[in-house]
Amino acid sequence: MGAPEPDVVISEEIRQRAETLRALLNAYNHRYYVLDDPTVSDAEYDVLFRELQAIETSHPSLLVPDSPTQRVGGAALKVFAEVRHRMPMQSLNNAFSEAELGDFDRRVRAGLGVVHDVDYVAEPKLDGLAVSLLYEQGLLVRGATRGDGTTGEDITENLRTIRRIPLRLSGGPHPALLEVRGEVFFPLAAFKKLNAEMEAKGVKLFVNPRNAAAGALRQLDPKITASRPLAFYAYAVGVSEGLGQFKTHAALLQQLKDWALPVSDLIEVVTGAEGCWQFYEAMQAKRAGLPFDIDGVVYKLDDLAGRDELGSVSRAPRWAIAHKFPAEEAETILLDVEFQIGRTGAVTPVARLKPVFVGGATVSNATLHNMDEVARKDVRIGDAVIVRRAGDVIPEVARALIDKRPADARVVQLPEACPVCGSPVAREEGEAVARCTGGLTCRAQLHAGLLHFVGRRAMDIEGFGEKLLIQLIEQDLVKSPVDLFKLDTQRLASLERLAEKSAANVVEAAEKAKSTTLGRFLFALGIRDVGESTAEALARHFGTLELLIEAAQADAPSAAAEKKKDRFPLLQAVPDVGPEVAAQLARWFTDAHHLELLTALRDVGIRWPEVPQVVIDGPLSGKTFVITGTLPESRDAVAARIEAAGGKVTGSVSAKTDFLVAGEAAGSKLAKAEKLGVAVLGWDDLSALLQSK
DNA sequence: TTACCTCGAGCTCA
DNA sequence: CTCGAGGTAA
Repeated sequence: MGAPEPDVVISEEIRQRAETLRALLNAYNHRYYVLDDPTVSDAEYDVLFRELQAIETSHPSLLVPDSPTQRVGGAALKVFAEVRHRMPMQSLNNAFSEAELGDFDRRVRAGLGVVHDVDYVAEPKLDGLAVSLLYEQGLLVRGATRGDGTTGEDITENLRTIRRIPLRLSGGPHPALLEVRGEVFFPLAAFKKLNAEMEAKGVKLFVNPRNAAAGALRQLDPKITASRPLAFYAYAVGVSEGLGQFKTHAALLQQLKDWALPVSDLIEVVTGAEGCWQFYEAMQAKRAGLPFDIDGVVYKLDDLAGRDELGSVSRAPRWAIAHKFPAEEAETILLDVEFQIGRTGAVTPVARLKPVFVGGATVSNATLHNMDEVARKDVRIGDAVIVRRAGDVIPEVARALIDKRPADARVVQLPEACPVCGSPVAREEGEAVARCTGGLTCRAQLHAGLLHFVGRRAMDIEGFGEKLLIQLIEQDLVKSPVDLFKLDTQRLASLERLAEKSAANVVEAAEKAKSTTLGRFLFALGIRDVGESTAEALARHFGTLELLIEAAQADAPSAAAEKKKDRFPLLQAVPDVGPEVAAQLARWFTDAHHLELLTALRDVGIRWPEVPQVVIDGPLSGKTFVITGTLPESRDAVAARIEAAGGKVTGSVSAKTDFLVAGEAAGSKLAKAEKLGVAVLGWDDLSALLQSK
């Protein structure tokens, strides 16, 4: 034991004062940032703030994490930690028209089996970033980005700097655990002010509030985030423990409000599709006058029991929908159409546009997908065209303004020869895509193929970026993926922007990547229709490359004769492999060039654990599992965990099933399991079982 | 598809 | 300081 704690010398008076100051400042904060109705002047606030700061500095033991002084940002981080969402943060399906809104409402009522109108909570859809806030016993303990819905980033320190986010919930009592979900956004006035300051300083401006908010949250140094006046609105609850029962979403939101969480006061309960539509129109009218950007509205079934009944479909709930405002449009000129050659040789027409600012970004490129699309829209080079960009992502050439068509507008023609390698371009009967027949001799295909090969989900070789690969191909240093492993430091160092250090790094990365897994390797090959999960399934099923090749070749000869469905029996035995994928595999593995490539890659030292570890005495050995419903991880990931522990995963529940793993919104499988008396496991039960030895 | 942040490394100029 | 690469978000 060391010296006596300094605490003992702090008088009760000081302790009291600190507590009073915290309570006062928190209350003022709430008035100011949440209710937008300040009760004291900035100067008065400042005086109290400094007093508290002074007390905390001289008596560090009085410093608590929810003190208002703790919003200024602590030490900078090195990286953001990963965070697993206990309950996935789903995305929403979109509706773009009154008809789609009607369809949604009909589906909801059909699902609930009611004919009368149901109530929805209608809310503006803020154009910001979705985040998750975790409160334990009312104290903010963690904040995270949505990420891919399953895994996000821990941005607690950055979120703590947002004044509207309470560090401690007010009122009480509080649930043991409460995950609040909402949107972080940049209020327009603050955004304009920030950009004015940036302009004065002569630094780059942010193009829109959303990006400014995203940028602020991505800062490793929370002090920078603290200097950006971000805002937040809560709109949902994720996981919770001890929250109590709520009948409606509206009641839940009211509770959040009572705990001092900011909830938009534009949110309304509306009735039926008609009520939704009115809300939509009203919001559209208000949109321009709002102090923040919105890109639509969201309707959620108000009745929480009804939500459970409806459940989810492929990572989006059936009980909610986002009704997007029409995509913003702008007129520009189609300068040219270039043809891009993809990894599989697909020839894709790409519109080169006169840059135009639309939907919060400058658009200069847009895919035209394929020639059918070009023909359907009848766009010609030189045309004035309408470009559309919905808040979400991909810009689109909507149509040509035929009235304005210049006399010299050129019809877009599919090139007969590949613009890069000159090989013939072929378009198969009934197919929308045309393909360059050059294979790996085509530099464009090689480039795209290599980029895929070195990708993080494939061979994961760091350092081979787009530009470096172009150089390597141009200089004939790399003609196939094999060559990536044969590069030497000296030769590399002679390239542009690549001196000794980088060259050595790249060589080392290639060396390290030689040790991989069969699944990654198969994915890296870029066989058509074989994505990450199919590659993994093939690896699991066959265990070795040799067995896969054997199966593919054995399946191939009979391909022409029988009915499609009966072809490729060995390949189709793999889960998720149907006739189409099997045909691609059979074709790929009978091509002599491909077999040579495989040999060469193995010769250069690429290896993986040959036989997948068949777990004989794992905790789940001999047990059969079926998975249903929405779990915190993808079905494949859960299956892999079970198999890694020796268990077997099958598709449907029978008397032979030992356990049913049931997630959110489990349906008929759950009913069947209950009928057959099969044990049902929740996610936590399964986790516990996996941990056990 | 675009915009943003971060990092390491290379280049440039004092 | 600038570039390329890698990552994230919508």
